[in-house]
Amino acid sequence: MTPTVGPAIDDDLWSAVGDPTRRRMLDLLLSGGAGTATSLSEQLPVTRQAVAKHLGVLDRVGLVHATPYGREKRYHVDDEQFARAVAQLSAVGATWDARLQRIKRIAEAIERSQDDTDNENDNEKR
Amino acid sequence: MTPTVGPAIDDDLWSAVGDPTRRRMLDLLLSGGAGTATSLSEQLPVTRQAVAKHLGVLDRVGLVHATPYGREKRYHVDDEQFARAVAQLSAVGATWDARLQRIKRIAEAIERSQDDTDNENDNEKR
DNA sequence: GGTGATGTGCAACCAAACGTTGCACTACGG
DNA sequence: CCGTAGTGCAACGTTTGGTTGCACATCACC
Repeated sequence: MTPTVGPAIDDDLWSAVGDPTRRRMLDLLLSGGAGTATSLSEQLPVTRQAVAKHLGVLDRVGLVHATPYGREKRYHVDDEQFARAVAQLSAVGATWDARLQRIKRIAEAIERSQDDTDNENDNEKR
Repeated sequence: MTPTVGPAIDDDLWSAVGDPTRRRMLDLLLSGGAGTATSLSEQLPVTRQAVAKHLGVLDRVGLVHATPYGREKRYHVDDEQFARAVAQLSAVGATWDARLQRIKRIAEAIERSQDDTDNENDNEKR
């Protein structure tokens, strides 16, 4: 019992992707191909240090990794790990969607069979 | 320009769903149909007050709403808003997935055309 | 109708995370 | 060699997830 969500979601990946700034950073890295803390901070409403911290987080969960390049450090997305994150995203989305569909069907069925909206006999409160 | 992510994601919905506890709460509400702060806290590793706060957050973004029922307050998922959240989830997932595919194709093409890995002429640094 | 149990709400407090400013350090360029 | 552009570290403030403690409302039973 208790099937909860099934696909055993990875909380680290989720929280990494849950932050809006990190989401935008991933977006920039994906469209730009690569970027440094400074180059990313120029396209974001936060300072370079904030970006650097976020890059650290993303690096720790393996979503990006860096290659030193002269005096700068270029980050780029790790395709494999990123694909896994996207997969988990859509997995949860699919699960929830399925659950919604089922609930809607049940609701329709109930609504069709009986139509009493509120009171009359209510002693099922636990 | 700057196509970023396109579907204009709703940061509030995202952060609501980004928290693992809230995600599990939504999951419980979906499978159980409804629940109070106390009933949810019994199935979660956090206290009732934490659950109550999360319910407040979810309520403020419209993902759940409550109906007083005697001395208890039963929360249930708002189907419409929840469907919107799921839609945004899969939208971002789809966008990222598409971008990954394109990058992979480009990478393959580059790898095929030229094979020099690093230096020789590099003055495109901005 | 009291009295205890159950359920909720509010306030104070703690810890972690996001963001800032400031400064030190390294590498490139004249 | 000296200035500049890029990074790293540390201190600090604010928000957020979580806790404990207590006050208040409601049901249940005698």
